[in-house]
Amino acid sequence: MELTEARLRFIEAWGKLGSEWGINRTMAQVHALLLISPESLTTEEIMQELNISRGNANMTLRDLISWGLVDKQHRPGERKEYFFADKDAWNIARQVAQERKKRELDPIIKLLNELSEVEGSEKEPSYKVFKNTVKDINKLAKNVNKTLETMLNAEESWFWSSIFKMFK
Amino acid sequence: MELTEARLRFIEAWGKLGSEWGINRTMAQVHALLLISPESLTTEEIMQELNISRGNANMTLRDLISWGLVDKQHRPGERKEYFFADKDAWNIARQVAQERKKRELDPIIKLLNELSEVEGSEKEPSYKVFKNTVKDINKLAKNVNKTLETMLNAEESWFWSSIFKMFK
DNA sequence: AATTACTTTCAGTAATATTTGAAAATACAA
DNA sequence: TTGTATTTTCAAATATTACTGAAAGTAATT
Repeated sequence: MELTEARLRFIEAWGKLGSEWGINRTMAQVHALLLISPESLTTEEIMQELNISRGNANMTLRDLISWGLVDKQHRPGERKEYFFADKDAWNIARQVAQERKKRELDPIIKLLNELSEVEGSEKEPSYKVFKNTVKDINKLAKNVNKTLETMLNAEESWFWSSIFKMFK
Repeated sequence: MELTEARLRFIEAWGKLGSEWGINRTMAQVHALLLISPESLTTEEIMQELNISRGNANMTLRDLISWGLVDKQHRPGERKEYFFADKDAWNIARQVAQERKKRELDPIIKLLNELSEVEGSEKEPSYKVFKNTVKDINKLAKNVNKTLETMLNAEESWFWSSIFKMFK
């Protein structure tokens, strides 16, 4: 396959994957483009490459920065901003995990804790089922949480070698 | 908190969580409702409880069944179908992981393998960066894949106790 | 203080995803 | 085979989300 085609396919696939996981397609595509660009790019270049508007490019880049996936650069003597992405897959995974944990897992655990305190009688089946289900999900969520926390602090090599040892 | 309120909050939160992860809100809500219902429910009851149309309820239930999260029951002498969900959080997690792996991870790994074969010269920076990025993501994807496969076969207790040992 | 080079915002529009509801299909019972 | 209960389908309606483009904002330069 040619590089040009491969790049397009990569961008498309990354965009699709993003949208399947609740990340908007364009945002994932901009990220993909930066991931495979040797040099940092201007808003202008991103707009052209992906056929998106200035407003969209701007907002998307801002989002990517808030996710910690993209940074901007100033070049001396130039006024415009250049954007680039960390290309290390492990860092990307960690960053995404960290943000999603903060935005989604933490709030859900908080709620589950509250819901565990629900009042009612052990005689009511709907009470018993509710309590059990919530307790069980809560336990799982806390396990996931702990695992993520470890992963966030871990070095890639250490993390995967432990995984391998355990699953060999 | 009262049971009635707690149930509503749980359904709402589960729906929101689903939609943040690319699962449609109604589908997650129907699942939530079944998770906290001691008895299996009819389409009719689900429609009422969640204020959704017959068509929507029907399609959503079908989807949940295809995800392996819900099953139907026949009751002797009755014509209509009753739906219920497996309430074991570990099974749910496994089931979701399994489906997403099949639908999303497997295809992406296939593509990454193809993209690794891209032709070009080591002198071109854009070729080098592309190859490296793809290779790196591919490695990560394969690690995730292997971990998931193990998890899919694992018993909950075994899985988490290994995790604990390793992360203690 | 005016010009230039950019970035940001956001109301309006477009695109996508979800839901409805009624008709068609199915399946059981008499 | 006809009637009745139930499920399924899907075109159209609605809701949600994403995108555009032009105007307003910012900040460096002359």
